[in-house]
Amino acid sequence: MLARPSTKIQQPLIFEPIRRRRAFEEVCERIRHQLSIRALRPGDKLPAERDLAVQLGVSRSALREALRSLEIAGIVELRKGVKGGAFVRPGDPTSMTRVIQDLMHLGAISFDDLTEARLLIQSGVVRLACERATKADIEAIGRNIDATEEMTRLGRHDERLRYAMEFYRLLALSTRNEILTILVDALTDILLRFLRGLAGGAPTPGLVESRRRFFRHLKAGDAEKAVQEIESHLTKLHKLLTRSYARSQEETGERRRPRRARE
Amino acid sequence: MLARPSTKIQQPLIFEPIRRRRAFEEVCERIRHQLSIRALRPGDKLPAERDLAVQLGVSRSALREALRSLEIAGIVELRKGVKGGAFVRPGDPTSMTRVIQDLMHLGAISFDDLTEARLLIQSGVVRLACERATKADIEAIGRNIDATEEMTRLGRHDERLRYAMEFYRLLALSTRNEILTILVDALTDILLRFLRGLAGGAPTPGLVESRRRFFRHLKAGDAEKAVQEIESHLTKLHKLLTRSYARSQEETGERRRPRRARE
DNA sequence: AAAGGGACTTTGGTCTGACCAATGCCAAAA
DNA sequence: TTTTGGCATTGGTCAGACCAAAGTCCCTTT
Repeated sequence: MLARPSTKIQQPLIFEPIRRRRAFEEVCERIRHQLSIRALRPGDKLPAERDLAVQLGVSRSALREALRSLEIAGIVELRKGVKGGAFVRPGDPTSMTRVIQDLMHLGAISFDDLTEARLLIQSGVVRLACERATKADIEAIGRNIDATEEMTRLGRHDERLRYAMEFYRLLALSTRNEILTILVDALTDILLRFLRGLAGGAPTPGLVESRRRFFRHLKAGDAEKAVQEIESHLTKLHKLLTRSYARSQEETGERRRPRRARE
Repeated sequence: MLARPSTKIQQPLIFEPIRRRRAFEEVCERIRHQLSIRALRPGDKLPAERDLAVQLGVSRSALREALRSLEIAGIVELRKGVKGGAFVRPGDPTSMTRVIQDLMHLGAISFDDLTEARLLIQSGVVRLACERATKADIEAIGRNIDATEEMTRLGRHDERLRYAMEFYRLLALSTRNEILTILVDALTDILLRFLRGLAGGAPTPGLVESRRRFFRHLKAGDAEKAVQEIESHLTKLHKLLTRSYARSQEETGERRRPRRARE
């Protein structure tokens, strides 16, 4: 219309770009805020969907998308029926596992990265565990090693694997650090899936012997030797896994990506 | 009392309990499966909601709840308009941050746990960084320290804080390990929020001096001394934060929970 | 011819209203 | 007293409609 080309001139940024937040995002944030100020706590029950939708002034479907998001995030749990509803959960460690697993599927993190991070964290966990493990912790670990040996002897591979993984969890629990436990669990869980996916789950040779050596160091409180034993075992295991993983990826036409330097 | 407790007798489990999976769960799993077998890759576009709903034989709302879940998980990104749709993302590190943050809000992990885990991981990162940092990495870290000093001098606290946090990210990047980078980012991000929430963001005394010492060790490739310097600094910082955090929690009526032993 | 603007199409976002399915409660029936 | 079936509650799903953003295309204006 007008001859002035004013519309093309870059105006100084006086006005913030209005980003219309979606309704469900608003709802999620509202509920998360209630959590952060402790107005909502684990075990609490949110109003019924139909009521809450009215309270918040959104449709039930928008509210449902918000609740679904919170459910996936591990924040609430939805139960059907009378006495049902949306309950705040006490914290869901599996969401950590899911995040890491998704990142792997998307190719954002490599298998090497995963095993390296696991080695790093597990080493730190062992150091802490050597400091903090109680008598009960140590006994539990001892029993776990016995069970691993027994299952190895019996050739019950799946149960053997479960005990071998439980071992790392017991170590993590000894640190009395929840987030380390969750991280170790997540990383271990992902590796467990790979191990299960491999042919027969070839038992790592020398596992029980390594565990016994480790156990002696742990009981003696010798963190450095214990760490060394674990690192040596994990390095061996991860090398084994990397080879199998590379093979399985070749089948799906994926090439291994070398660690690339920053440009 | 019990004349014929026939119905109370535990019947042998002939029939598996039928657990009807919800429609959106089925959809999520279907899409995640496509990802895991690399049939879907980052950048790919899913069919339009209305089409996909028909293809999968579910209603649009059920499909939307699935897409919403995947969006929250950082797997897909939804864009409006023609040329819009659901696009597979290359991997979203922020979901890690969200998970940890949520776990903290739910009280599943304590502030102590977080700082301890951060210390542990950061130490490992420094070790790796000392091995792997390229000249460019080291230069970037040097520039970062200079900038931190400059901002401290100018009293621009918020920017100073940002540089101080970027420091850890640069270290993590030097490891060439994506998941470590993501973890460090997440933990640092959460701490950053706390720092911002604290009064004025009192600058940690001696920060730049510590950084300079660290930088010398890094350049010299002396991992042990570098780790020691970082650990010493982080320990000091975390003690400061813990005190402030305890104060802020008292205001909301939360009591600190001591590390409890296993019963 | 070039530029600008408006109509149209596609696609996600939201709303409404309905019905299904699981769950727990309670009263009626055995 | 115990069992059973109805009923209310609440999440899960469905169908259909309209809104809002984002490109595309074409016509009008310059």
